[in-house]
Amino acid sequence: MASRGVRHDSMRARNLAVVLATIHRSGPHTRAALAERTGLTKTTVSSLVADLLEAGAVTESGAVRGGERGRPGMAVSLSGHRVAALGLEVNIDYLAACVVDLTRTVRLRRTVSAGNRNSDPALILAGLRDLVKQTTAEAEAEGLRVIGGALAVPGTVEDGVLRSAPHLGWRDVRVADLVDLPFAVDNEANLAALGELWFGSGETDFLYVSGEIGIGAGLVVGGTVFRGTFGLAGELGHVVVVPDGPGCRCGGRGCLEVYAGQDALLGELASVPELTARLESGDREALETCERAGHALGVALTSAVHLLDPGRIVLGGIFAPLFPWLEGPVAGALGARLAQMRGTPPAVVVSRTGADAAVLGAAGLVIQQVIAEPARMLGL
Amino acid sequence: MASRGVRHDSMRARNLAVVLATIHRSGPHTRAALAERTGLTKTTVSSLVADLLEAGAVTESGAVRGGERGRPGMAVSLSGHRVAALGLEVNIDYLAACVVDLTRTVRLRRTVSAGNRNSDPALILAGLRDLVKQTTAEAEAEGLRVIGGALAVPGTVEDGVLRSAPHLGWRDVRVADLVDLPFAVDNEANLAALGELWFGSGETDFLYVSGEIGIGAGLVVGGTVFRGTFGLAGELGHVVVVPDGPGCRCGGRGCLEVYAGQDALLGELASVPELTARLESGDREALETCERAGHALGVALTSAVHLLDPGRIVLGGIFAPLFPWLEGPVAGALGARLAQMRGTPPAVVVSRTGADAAVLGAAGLVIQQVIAEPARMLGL
DNA sequence: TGGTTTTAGTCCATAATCTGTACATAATCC
DNA sequence: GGATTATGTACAGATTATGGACTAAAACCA
Repeated sequence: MASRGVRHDSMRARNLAVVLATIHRSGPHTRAALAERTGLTKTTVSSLVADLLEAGAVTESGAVRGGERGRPGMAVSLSGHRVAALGLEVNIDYLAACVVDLTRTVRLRRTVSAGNRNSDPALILAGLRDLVKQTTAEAEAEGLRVIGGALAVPGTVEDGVLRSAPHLGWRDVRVADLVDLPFAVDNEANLAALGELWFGSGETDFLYVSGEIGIGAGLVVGGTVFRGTFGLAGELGHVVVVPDGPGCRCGGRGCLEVYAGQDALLGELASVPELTARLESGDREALETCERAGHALGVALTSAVHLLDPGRIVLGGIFAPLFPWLEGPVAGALGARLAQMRGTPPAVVVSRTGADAAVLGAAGLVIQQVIAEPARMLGL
Repeated sequence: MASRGVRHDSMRARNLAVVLATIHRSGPHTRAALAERTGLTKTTVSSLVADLLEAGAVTESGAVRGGERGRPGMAVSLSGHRVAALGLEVNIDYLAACVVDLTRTVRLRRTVSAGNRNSDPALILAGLRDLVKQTTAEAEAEGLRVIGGALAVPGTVEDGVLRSAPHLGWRDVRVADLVDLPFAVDNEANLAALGELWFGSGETDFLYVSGEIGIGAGLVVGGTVFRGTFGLAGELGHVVVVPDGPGCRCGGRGCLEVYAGQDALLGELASVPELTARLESGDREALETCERAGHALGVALTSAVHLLDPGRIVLGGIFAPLFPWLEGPVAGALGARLAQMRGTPPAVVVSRTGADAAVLGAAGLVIQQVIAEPARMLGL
């Protein structure tokens, strides 16, 4: 809400963000080019860049000639050597951490296997805190300053409190003050969507569908995650596919999860690789299960497209390895139901980020904050 | 996108908006109270208020004593006497216009019956232009300056172009330059949602469900309408209720509209009042139809709640008079399917704005712009 | 009644930040 | 080597907010 008045320092904060965002979006620029792009004067840009240089957000990366004549400019680009963000993830069977610098280069990556199903939150969080200490120490040894972190959890989050993570068996766990860094917590699907935004195909408008034990989705519109009123938006797994279908653990009937959740897909199989192996060998039952799941996913996504209006649909998590078998039924269902109202329905594509999407997205969230508010995040 | 740098005038523009929004949200304030609320100094507030007074956005509305002692302050409140907004609506069987002042008082209201089904856009737009001329002339005779307008249409809109309005039989009609005023066009459901926001219960988070021949929905989160990537979000009418149900005019099967659209509800009856009369007299068939429609609506809304996470659900349009018969089945379906995941599902309430929601919301959109950007809209 | 206290609103010198012009710098062109 | 062109900095000027002093108008108190 428009509530507090702004002073001179807000103007400068905004302009720092504008300059940094321009470099971030469109690559290295000379000060002169930045002045042109932003509409600010060369004088102002010089002064802003000086601040960003000092804060370690950008570096001068060599001379460039714009036209054929004239003095060459000095390119200013994002610095990968000073500022970094910490991404974290708690999931059913592992803890993960990563450190990413401002250039979106993954500098460090750690995973610890752990049986977190129905575990004691305090214990797991202690393990996570150790992982953080270890990871930040390593990052600092490389000269990086970790200026913030974010944590992805497989459950619903409100104001830094994990409300409910059914598969972990956690309820109302306060995780925001895990470490003494600026710190955020968010749903695994939302952060995986950010992962796709920052480390994926470069699109800024899509619905990321995260197939795990549950099915979540994160909507990105114009590079921003849509969270709904209470941060609970995107629960694709419980969209109704068949109103009087089989009961779901959520208390409803015929939810998507019943048809396309990991348990439904695997049946008696132990793992996704086992399923893909069967699919590759042409196993009839496996193919039919996938066909059925794909069709249900297509029906649920039809509702999602009508309600959310996504730019495209990105299938991630366990749907990524199964994409070759899901693509047909999903696109088929969407095409049949959307063609007349939308011309071409949204494209259905596979995620490039793989299983890392959520941790990477957590780090991406922090980087996004730095780009959006460099003055606050870097203490300028 | 953060793209253009900001100068001193942006700072002032922002502070004008902050002051105006504070008065708008929380009623009349003295300059001193505004300074306290906004964090600006009394000096700055005085200067900003002087500009807003001159532009006709606010008036001094009498002395007020804050505490018990001290000089009484002069209350500054929104002015209803100078600036006004024009709301317009094209619908199947009428054209409507209204003029609303900054205090949200409806100053003028005109409706013209017309058979617009499968009509010639140029003809209808000419009629609308006449209505605009007449209405603005009347408003100006009352001393009001109409500073902008917006038009609600029963169809999809992209960048000021009406892409498709199936019930009017219109496709790709350019309406943004209907008159020489700052002018916006938007979907009927989105603007009806704004109508509920500005002239309804005062809630800032809800999903407005607009029952008409088609069924649309407008999601408001934190006082802002969510439009999706292409402005097509909220198409509740084609959310899938039964995947292999009866065919819908959209090409899909088992869409909500098939079960709860106006045609499905009325059957062979001629009008909604006729239906309510039958319902009141306990007509078995009518009651069953309503029960069925309510249940389908509840199923579709379950999916909508999971995906959009609305604060509450407001039933409007033809669902408003039918609310007594719909409430039970809708709330029942939502309760059964959402209780376990959400504790209490969103409340289902009836709209107070009635059939006027969309025109009023169109005017509300303009007022929203004035509050958000007084400098631009009022030429400060 | 008149002085004191308290709160509202204005005046004016000061500070922060951006703009615009002038200028130093560094390259190519001829 | 001088002309031309483009980059980046320096400095005066413009805009807008701040902060303390000041005026205004009320209640409180003796």
